[in-house]
Amino acid sequence: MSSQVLIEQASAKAFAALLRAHAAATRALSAQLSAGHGLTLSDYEVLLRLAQAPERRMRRVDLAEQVLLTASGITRLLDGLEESGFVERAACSEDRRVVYAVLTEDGLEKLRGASKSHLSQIETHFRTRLDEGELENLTTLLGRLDEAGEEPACGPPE
Amino acid sequence: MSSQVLIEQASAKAFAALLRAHAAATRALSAQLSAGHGLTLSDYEVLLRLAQAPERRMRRVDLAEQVLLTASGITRLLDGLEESGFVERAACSEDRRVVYAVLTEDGLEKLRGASKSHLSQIETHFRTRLDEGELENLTTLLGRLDEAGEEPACGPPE
DNA sequence: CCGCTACTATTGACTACGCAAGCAATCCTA
DNA sequence: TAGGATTGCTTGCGTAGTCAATAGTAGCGG
Repeated sequence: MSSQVLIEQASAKAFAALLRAHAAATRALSAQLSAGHGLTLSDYEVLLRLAQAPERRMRRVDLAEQVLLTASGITRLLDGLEESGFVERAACSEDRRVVYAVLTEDGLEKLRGASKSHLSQIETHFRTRLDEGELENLTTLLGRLDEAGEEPACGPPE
Repeated sequence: MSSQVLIEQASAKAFAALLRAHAAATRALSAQLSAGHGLTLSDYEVLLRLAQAPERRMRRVDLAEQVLLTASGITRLLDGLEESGFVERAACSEDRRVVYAVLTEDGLEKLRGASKSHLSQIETHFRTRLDEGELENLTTLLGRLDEAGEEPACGPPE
């Protein structure tokens, strides 16, 4: 064969599979989440992280990192959640640059309601396609894929 | 434990891992692709599909399905690629509704150039994190996740 | 043949981001 | 303790993509 663009590297296949699986999962789940509760997947993630954080509050930067958004993304997302009354802003006494995002009681309520159906949707989506062992296996393999993988910190210059 | 929102279902973990792995991979790869060749991941996918299609042409609907976009998404994406001269439109003689997207010689050239570095980036991203067996394993597991999984088409009513 | 439904493609309005620039507060170095 | 660098956050602008509405075409069933 003429070695054209008919690439069939195992890694390219894996990447393609990753794209498709991601699209399938997020479409199904975000459609349900938005139809049923008017929340984005990212909205949900943010509420969840806040709920799990001590005092239900977090710095915006940290939140951004955890939910895979940029700083500006978080600002805008929180704008929406603030408008809906699910989170509030709170100043930090030790560092006046930081503005905490704090989950309100309403926000927690919202999260509880949404998580009920969301979790079961997730369960359905994955469980009907994979069994317990496969699930764990998948999770660890995927976990490897977002390790830094690059430079050994500030390694010695040889 | 008070069974609050501290969900730790295996499926939810898998989903989280999927989101992160996807974000990590697409960020790295699309950054490189766009910096190096001014192409989106979707652009690349489209060029690739066209290159592999018979006569290097496809109906827009089919293209949309393959690259996981909606019909309108494809229209706009192709607008861009047409402007750059990488694809052309061609009418279909049997069905005047359809407009083929045809890969031009320039487009093929572009794809060749881009795929060189893109593929090696993919290789790097995945290979440094997983070995051959894991890669295949991952691919099949992910593959299961985008199977329809729902209604058996229009199956016989029992 | 006529009208009905189904399909392909495009368009307008909108959303969810990202990037780069900016501002204020803090930290660091000397 | 002044100067510059860094950090946290926001804002303006651009882009990729969606959904809903529209129009042209195709292929029915009567």
